[in-house]
Amino acid sequence: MPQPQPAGFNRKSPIQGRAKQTVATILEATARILTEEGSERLTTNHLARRAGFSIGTIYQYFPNREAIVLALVERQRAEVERRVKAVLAGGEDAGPEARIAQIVRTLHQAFAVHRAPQRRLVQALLRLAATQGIPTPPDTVARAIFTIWRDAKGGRAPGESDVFVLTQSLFETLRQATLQSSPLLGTVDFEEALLRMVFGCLRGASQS
Amino acid sequence: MPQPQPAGFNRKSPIQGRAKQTVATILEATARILTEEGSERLTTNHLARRAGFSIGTIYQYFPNREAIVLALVERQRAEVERRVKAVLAGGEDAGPEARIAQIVRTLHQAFAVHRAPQRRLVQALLRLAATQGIPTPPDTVARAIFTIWRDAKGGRAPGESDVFVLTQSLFETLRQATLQSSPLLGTVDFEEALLRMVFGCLRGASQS
Amino acid sequence: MPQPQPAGFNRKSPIQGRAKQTVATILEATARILTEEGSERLTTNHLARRAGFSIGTIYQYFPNREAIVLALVERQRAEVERRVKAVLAGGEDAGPEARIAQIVRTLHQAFAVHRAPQRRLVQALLRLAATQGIPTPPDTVARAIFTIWRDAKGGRAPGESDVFVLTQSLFETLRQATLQSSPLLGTVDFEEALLRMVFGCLRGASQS
Amino acid sequence: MPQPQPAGFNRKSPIQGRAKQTVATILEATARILTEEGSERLTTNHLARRAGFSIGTIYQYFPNREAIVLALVERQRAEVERRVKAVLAGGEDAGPEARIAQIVRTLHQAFAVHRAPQRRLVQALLRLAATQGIPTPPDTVARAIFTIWRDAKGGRAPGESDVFVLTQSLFETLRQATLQSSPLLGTVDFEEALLRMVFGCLRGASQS
DNA sequence: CATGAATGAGAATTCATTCAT
DNA sequence: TATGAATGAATTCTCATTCAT
Repeated sequence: MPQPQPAGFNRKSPIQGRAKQTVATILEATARILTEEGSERLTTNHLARRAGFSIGTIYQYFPNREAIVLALVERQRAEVERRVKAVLAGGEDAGPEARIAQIVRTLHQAFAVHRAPQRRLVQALLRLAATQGIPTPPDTVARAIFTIWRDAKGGRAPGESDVFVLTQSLFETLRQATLQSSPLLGTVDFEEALLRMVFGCLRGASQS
Repeated sequence: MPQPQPAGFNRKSPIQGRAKQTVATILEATARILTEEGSERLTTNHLARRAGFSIGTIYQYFPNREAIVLALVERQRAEVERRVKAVLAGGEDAGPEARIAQIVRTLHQAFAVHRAPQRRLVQALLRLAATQGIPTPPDTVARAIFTIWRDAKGGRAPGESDVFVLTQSLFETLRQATLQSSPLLGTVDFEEALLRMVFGCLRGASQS
Repeated sequence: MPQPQPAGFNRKSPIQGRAKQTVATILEATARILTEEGSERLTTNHLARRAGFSIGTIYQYFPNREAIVLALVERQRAEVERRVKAVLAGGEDAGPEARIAQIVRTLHQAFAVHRAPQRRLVQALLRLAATQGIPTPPDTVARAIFTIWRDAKGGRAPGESDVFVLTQSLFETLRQATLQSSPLLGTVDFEEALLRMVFGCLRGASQS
Repeated sequence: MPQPQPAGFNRKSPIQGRAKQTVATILEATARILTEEGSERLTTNHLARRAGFSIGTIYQYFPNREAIVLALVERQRAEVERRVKAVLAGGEDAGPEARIAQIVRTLHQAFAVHRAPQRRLVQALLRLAATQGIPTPPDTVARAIFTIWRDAKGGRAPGESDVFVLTQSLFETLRQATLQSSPLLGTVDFEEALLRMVFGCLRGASQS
């Protein structure tokens, strides 16, 4: 972010860089409020103050309040997606059960955040997501799981309903455990129960 | 307050009767707004107008806005509970699979409301429930299912995690299908997928 | 308050008796609320509930809310007046200083209520009196004091201003001490300081 | 924020200036309402309208309605304090009686406002002060009077009670005279009676 | 680009009082 | 007389958003 520059040279890039930095600062402040003060204190004015900008600046980067929350949710979602993809990519040589177990473990860990602040953030986002028009979890994970299973075990292709049920059962159970701050979250027991449910869906779907 | 009474005497105390009628009218108006106009129009003033009472009357019967929604949710919840109980009570002679299938079907039907207005109401209530401090679905249904299964098949007792996963997978999948107005809702396919998930949980839990 | 009476005889009296009882109950409930819950909870509806009557009944006996408070203030004022009169009547043979000291002591004791509930009531009434159009303390006490002094010591008659200053200095100092829950209230020190002030007014007035 | 500045530079930061101006306008409007319409018309909406701002602006500068009144009371109180301090500072060479008389005269004049509007404002503020948690008059004035007296006449130090009684007798008598719109207020007679009361307190306190 | 003063529709809630029964 | 359901004007305060500087 150099101030004095060769005149007329590449003026855009540093500015874009600053913009990116500003957006990041705003999102960070949003996360901090959600974490430390609760979603009802997430007003645009308060956010501006905590971010160290004026409200006007906030509106320079986001069209409205909702967009800010959406951006934060998206950031979180992308992080989970990234992790799952990493698992899908790696470990091609492991057995199907092991790979599926790994996927479930990854998701579990993404939700089972233990440090209180981070956890409160995830909770707040999940709660806001319910109110606003926030995209549902993608069925890519469920589809990937079905694919791994079929590639190894064969059986018929899963129907729409199978994918839907698996996606929702997996994500929503984790979501609810998080929202309720369930003590089960993070335990081996819980993960195993989840896994049994997943395998139940798989076996059922391919047999019937 | 005995139910069967000498004819011609079957009249509630007029005062209590009026009050009960008023409460019913208020709840009906609430449902109508949620159904026809959306939850963001559910303001106390607007509700009063649509109910045909003054705002003061609303507050004579409910301590605050939230309580009204809560009452409506409770009404709905009680209805589902009633239906599930009926299933649990009857059909003692059918096989375990049949009985469990019946329970799942009942739940499915409770969520798969087809008449648009009623459906919008259920959606609105589910969405409001997420915001407000509304009780999570009871695990009684999941426990009942496990009991039916074990009574017939034996196996180890389900753990906390098993119950939690089954409860959430079942209710949340239905909840999400409803919220998303999924076209799967109400189809045989969907019900079967649900059922496979349930049996997967049961088999997994009793074996491992 | 006899219930069964010779038929057709003096029907008014028992009814008046009941009315008096009702009014008393209402005032008592008012005092209780002021004492136990604070003046901001003194709403007509709440008062009715605590008095065990319906609001309608309250309005049968008082034209409006203000009148209830006024009646209570009046009751309290009458009590103080009664006590001062008793002092003025008795002790004719004591010296003027002693008699005046007795009057001041009586007033002091009337305000220096030590039992918390009673004290809160006096405070609440004083505060309400400030808001509503409630009569100021009568100057009869000040006049009586001046008379006692002149009868013994001679000097010129007190002017309007002298009476006003003495009345206000005396009552308002006590009022403020009560409102502020001053620890001085009730002490010998405080009473002596008050007395010095009173004698200062008297000496000054008769000399100049 | 230096007071004397190079001419032509004596301008507050435009931003602070606007804010200060707005606050002043709001307080002025508050005073105008209290003066012309009475305290029961001092609602936030009405105030906003009369101030020529939107209601939101009012709340940008004051956290709630009470704070507005408080600010006005404070302004008034500061003015009286300023005047009394000026008297205390000046006239060091005059005799103690003369200086005390000057203090009493200053207070008297502060309360004896003759122009009707200003007077109604003082009344309204005094009345509101009784309702809200507004600070009682400071005992600095009474202490100063005692000090002047003792420096000249000697005698024992005044006790807590002496200070309290003098403070309250002085301020509350003036307050009541103002609230009751007493015709005595502003007369020589009244001031003399006040002065006699004050000297009575002084003499009594130092002797006994 | 940044600022932040100003906006104002609209939300929830209160409570003295009335009046049909 | 007594009741208490119903009234509804009025109040305080919030907060997303705009726009002149």
